[in-house]
Order: sequence, then C-alpha cells, then structure tokens
Amino acid sequence: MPTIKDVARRAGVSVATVSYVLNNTGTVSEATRQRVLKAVEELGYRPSVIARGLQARESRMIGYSWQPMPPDQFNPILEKFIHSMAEAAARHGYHVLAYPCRTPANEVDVYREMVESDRVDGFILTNTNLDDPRVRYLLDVGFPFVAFGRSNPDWDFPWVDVDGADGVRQAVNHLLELGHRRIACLAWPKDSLTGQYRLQGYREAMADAGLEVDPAWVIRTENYYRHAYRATQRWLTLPPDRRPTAVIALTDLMAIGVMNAAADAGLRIGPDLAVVGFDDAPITGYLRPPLTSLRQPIAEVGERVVTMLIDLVQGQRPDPAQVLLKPRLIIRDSTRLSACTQYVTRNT
Amino acid sequence: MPTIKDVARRAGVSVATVSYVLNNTGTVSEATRQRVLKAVEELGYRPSVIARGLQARESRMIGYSWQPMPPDQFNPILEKFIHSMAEAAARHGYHVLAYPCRTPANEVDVYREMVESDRVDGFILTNTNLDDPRVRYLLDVGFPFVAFGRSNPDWDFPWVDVDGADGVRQAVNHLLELGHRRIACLAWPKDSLTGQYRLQGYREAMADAGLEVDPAWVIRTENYYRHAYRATQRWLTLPPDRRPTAVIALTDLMAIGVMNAAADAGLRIGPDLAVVGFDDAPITGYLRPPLTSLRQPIAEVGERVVTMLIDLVQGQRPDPAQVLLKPRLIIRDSTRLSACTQYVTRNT
DNA sequence: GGCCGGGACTTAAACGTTTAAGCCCATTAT
DNA sequence: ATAATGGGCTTAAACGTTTAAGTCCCGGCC
Repeated sequence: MPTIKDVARRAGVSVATVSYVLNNTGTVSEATRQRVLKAVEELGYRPSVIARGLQARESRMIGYSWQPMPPDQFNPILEKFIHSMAEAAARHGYHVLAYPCRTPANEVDVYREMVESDRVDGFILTNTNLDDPRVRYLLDVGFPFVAFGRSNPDWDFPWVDVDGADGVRQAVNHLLELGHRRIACLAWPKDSLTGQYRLQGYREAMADAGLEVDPAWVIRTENYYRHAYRATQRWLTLPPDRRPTAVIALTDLMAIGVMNAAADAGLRIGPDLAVVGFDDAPITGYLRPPLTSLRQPIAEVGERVVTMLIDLVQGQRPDPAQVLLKPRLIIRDSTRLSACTQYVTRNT
Repeated sequence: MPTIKDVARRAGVSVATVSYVLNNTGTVSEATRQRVLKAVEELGYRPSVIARGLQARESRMIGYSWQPMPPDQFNPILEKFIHSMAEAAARHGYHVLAYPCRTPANEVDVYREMVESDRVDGFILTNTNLDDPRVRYLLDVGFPFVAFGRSNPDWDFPWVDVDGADGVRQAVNHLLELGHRRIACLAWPKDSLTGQYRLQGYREAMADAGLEVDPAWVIRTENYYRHAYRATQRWLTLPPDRRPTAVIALTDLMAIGVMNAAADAGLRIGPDLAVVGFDDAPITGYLRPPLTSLRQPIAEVGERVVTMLIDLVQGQRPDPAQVLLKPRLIIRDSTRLSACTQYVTRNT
C-alpha cells in the first residue's frame, strides 16, 4: 500500500503539500496540484483512515449494539435499521461497528470499554428503557450518543422515537370506524416504557370515544407467542357482552398468537375478531388472513439517529434534539368485517 | 483520556516500560511492574486501539456487508449470523464493521475502498455465487477473507458452507418414509449456486430411491411469495397421477406461498400436500400448520468464519480451510399425515 | 532600492503506541 | 583484576497522517 510519502516522492513535493492538496487546504499552485493528483492516481494511493484517526483523535466509527432475540422470537426491524444507519453513516464517511450485548449485567462495561479505547466516536442505542443505565453512563461521561427510544423524561439527551401512542390511537380509531366497541389490548409488562406509551394511546383513544375500558381487556405479558395465545383464550371465556371483538397486540408475534388462538376456538379473524399487530414484519402480508399492523418508519429513524449523532460528534447540538415520528397503519384482512375467504381450524 | 505518557509519568518510568508491562513483553522487575499497574488502575488508562493499529498496521476490524432484502422478503438468519460473528470476534479482540452493499454494480468498489483505506483486516462474505466478483477481487489482491458459501470450485479460498444437498436429501428421505412418491421441488433460477446444490440433493435422493423425477415437478423461481403461489397452482392442475403429494421449497417464504396456495385450493397441508421449507425462520413454528423446515447451524457458521478469518489475518492458513456443515430437519405438522387439526380456507 | 505582503512551498512536531537498540550496573566466569 | 553476561531500564525511531510555523522568492509600494 502506497503512503503519502510515496506520493510526495513521485510528485516531487513534500508530504505536507500532498496533504494540502488532498484536503483542499493550504495554498497550492494549480501545476503542483495536478502533479500530486496524477501521482495519487498512478499509485492508487488512498489515505489510511487509521493514521488520520490518530491525528484527529477520532475513529469515524459509530457503535451500535443490540440484544439478540430469543430463538423463538424475531426482530423484524433489525436488518432495515442497521442498513439505513450504515447508509447514512457512509454518506458522511462514517462506519457502523456492530457488537453484541451479551448479558444485560455487564452491558455498561461493554460501552465503557469502547469509549475508553477510542474505538468509536459515538453510539446509537436502541431499546432504551426508563432510567436506562447506558443512557445514564453516557450522559455522565459526556460521550456522544443518540437513542432510538425515550428514557427518563428528566434527562436531556437526543433521541428519535416512533410515537407508539399515536400508532395505537390510529388502530383504535380504525376499529371504532368498523363498529367495534369492545377493544382489547395485549400489552407489555409495566416496566417497559415503550409498552407504557402504546398502552396510553389505547386508553386515550378509548376515552376520546367515550368508551369505558373493561379491566379484563388489558392483559400484560412478555413478548411471547404462547402468552398471547393464552391471553386470548382468557378473553374468549368472558361472557358475550364483555368479550372483545377486536384486539390490538403490541407485536406481530403476539398478534399471531391471538389469531391462532381465536382460529382454534372457531372464530373467523376479521368478522368475529379483528386483530391488529405492531411492526409490520415482512411476514404479516402472507399470514392467513393477512395481518393489519403498524409500520414504523425504520429507515427514517436509522437515517436520523445517525445524522444527529454525526452532528453531535462534530460539536454541534442536533436540531431538533428530540424527534417523534408517526407510524402508519397498514390495513389488511385481519380487520375486515367481510373478507371473502376465511381461514379457520377444521378438525379432521 | 489518559495516555501511556501519563501512566509513565505517574509510575516514574519511561513509556517503553509501561508498554512492556501491558504487553507482557520485555524484562521488567516485579516492583516496577506493580507500580505501573497501579498507575494504570488509578488513571483508568486504556490503550488507544487506533494508535496500536497504526503501529501494527492493522485495524482489528472485520468487514461484513450484505445486500438488503426487498421489503416483502425477509432474512431469517442475518441477526443470528451477525451476532455470532461479533461474539466470536470480540473473544479475539476484533470487531465487526457492518456496511451496506448498495447496488451490486459497484459492489467490488466498496470492498476496494475498505481494503485500500486500511479500514478492515479482512472480510466475511455471504451469498457468494459462482465466479463471484468479490471473491475474485480479494483473491487477486491477496486480501484475507472467508466466505459463507462456495463459489468457483477451481478457486482455492477458505469457506464455510451449509450442505444444502444433504439437507434436501434429508427432507426427501423424510417424505419417502411417510410414503410420498411424487415429490416436487420449488427451486431457484439456474444461476444460483446454492440453488444448484440443493436441487442436486433432491435429484440424488430421488434417484437413490429409484424414483424418476417428472420434469413438471421441478419449478425454478426467484425467491418471492407470489411465484411460489403460482407454481403451486400449476402443480395442482396436473392430472392426479402426476400431481405432487409433497413439495420441498428452498425457502420458508416460498413454502408459505405453497401452503397458502394449496389451502386456497381446498387441500389440507400435511395429509393432502406435505410441505418442507428451508431456513427454519422463527415464524415457522407459528404458522398453521407449523412448517417442517431445514435449520442451518448459523451460529456455528458465524463462529467458524470469524475464527478462520482471524487465523488468516494472523498469517496462518486456517485448517481445515473448507468446512461443510449439515443442516437439521425440524419436523412439524406440515409433513404429518394425520394432524389432529387442520387449517383450511373457508368461503364465507 | 529597500521594505512589506503574500503566494507557494518545506520543515518538523504531534497524535499514542510498539520495539529495536543502547546504556548502566551487578553478577559471574576466566 | 578484567572481561563477558544479562537483567532492567531508557532512548529514539517508526507507523501515516495533519498542520502550525518557517522559508523563500517575487511583485508592488513608498
């Protein structure tokens, strides 16, 4: 690999001049400028990002870590998210360093190590929660980061989030328009901030419609298929006048659990029980029936967190520092009252 | 951030001594050694990986790029793959640099840029194909890489692959044991090397069983749901004595297309038409019926490609340089002759 | 004609490490 | 007693850049 010295020698100038030409700084005559560029071209020279990094005390790397899903769950947004981040980063000469986050126990240690060894210039966090220790640590040491997701409202830090409350409100309103009144919500445990926001959207939309929420309609579970399945079975044992006619699940995976439980109980998804998911995983369109779901603008989130972070790294506070994007309700047959075909359980 | 100079000053020694202590090289007395370690501890010093990289002419970074899926397809293995690579890399002090591969057109350019700017010490390739230009380029410039997937058999380079032929053979044998004789294969276009291997496994297993393959049983399509759906419709129009009773699809996505088309035609999946997928996506277990599928040992592939690459980067040819791992057939209801419940289309 | 300004370049320090080479001194061998 | 050995440390070069400071020379101004 040729270095800047080789270029300088071949062009008959000093390395400084070469550097000035390459960075468009300093004052260089057009003649030498051309000679230098010619030498660069002939040698196929490219500056070493490591040497540059040492000099500038920056790595032009963005760290991103996530927690792996359990084998029976799926992460429908990871691929698109990483991809949009990497694209946006590349446009500014940055790259994404992806690293796993083993156990949550030593989570902060992993961040600390990256910070102290100068591996990255900043971080993207996802899956933040209330009083997130990673956010706290990075705020304390003053290291640049942007979060996909909110945390403690009293902490001032840059984030981008998808307005889950708005999304669920859209879903409720859609179901209301279809005539549903007994709408259930399959929510997450109380310690999930994202779950809180989404559930809040549900309660607000119901209240706005003047509907009282039967406590039995809200069930909180971890994000597992089998929990959703069982929760649905519980709903179906309610007396007919309290039994939900529609369910909003906070995950496509849970929505699938709802659909399967209902189908197994002989209900037609759509006419007998409307189901809405969240995330619009690629699979949703191929389910029977296709699942109505809330699509998050993941590509835009990835793009924005990265450009905000690069602002931050380069010393300017991103503006705006907090961004709330709206999800979009993708309507499919799982919330149609009269689908022309239905897919139900049949005993053989 | 404290540097090695700060440590040296505080310990009252030269920077060289500090370096010797930290790297366990040179000869240092136990007394100074302790003093240095104490200073390191007190200052919270950690060596800069950038400076180390400049000195050692290495970045301790592994580049990995992949092509984003179209929005209506999904990549069931990406998350697990990146995760296992990053884990294995971290164990050796390496990190994974993830970057998107925009259009295949300038694909090699992206690799070239990373190579020439010293960004990474080596690459992991996936989705390699016959005469893959990336493989060719990296071989030509002599840059370290390991591929997940094979390419031109005449090219000698390190790879790890999953034995698709063996997987499909397992699937065929499983179907044969169930009594199936007319087994179809929903394959990929001819230019896909992975598709070739898998299809070859199908032909071999059928030949071993003494069964002739009706040309109509093999349909090649791109990896899209709708193509699988249409292919299945074509099979179902065959006369009863030529109509397949089982289908092996090279992707879970295509298997879903097969299942839905068959269900829409009034067939019971399992008894009337057995279906096998490939990849064992997390969703497969929740489909109705749950889909029999071939699970690739992705975590092991990720782990092996990385350790092989690190061997290579450190100057030793990995041994073995080519690894072929076997997939495992996960048997579910989509290949059971007498499932107790069945999920079919019903007109309302 | 001398001085000043500034354009065009070079010199050299700096970034934070590693490591070959050198130095000093105590110990051992001759 | 002197030379050789080697342990324990320091010095300094090197990695490939950037950039502040310095040098040189030419043209314009008084």
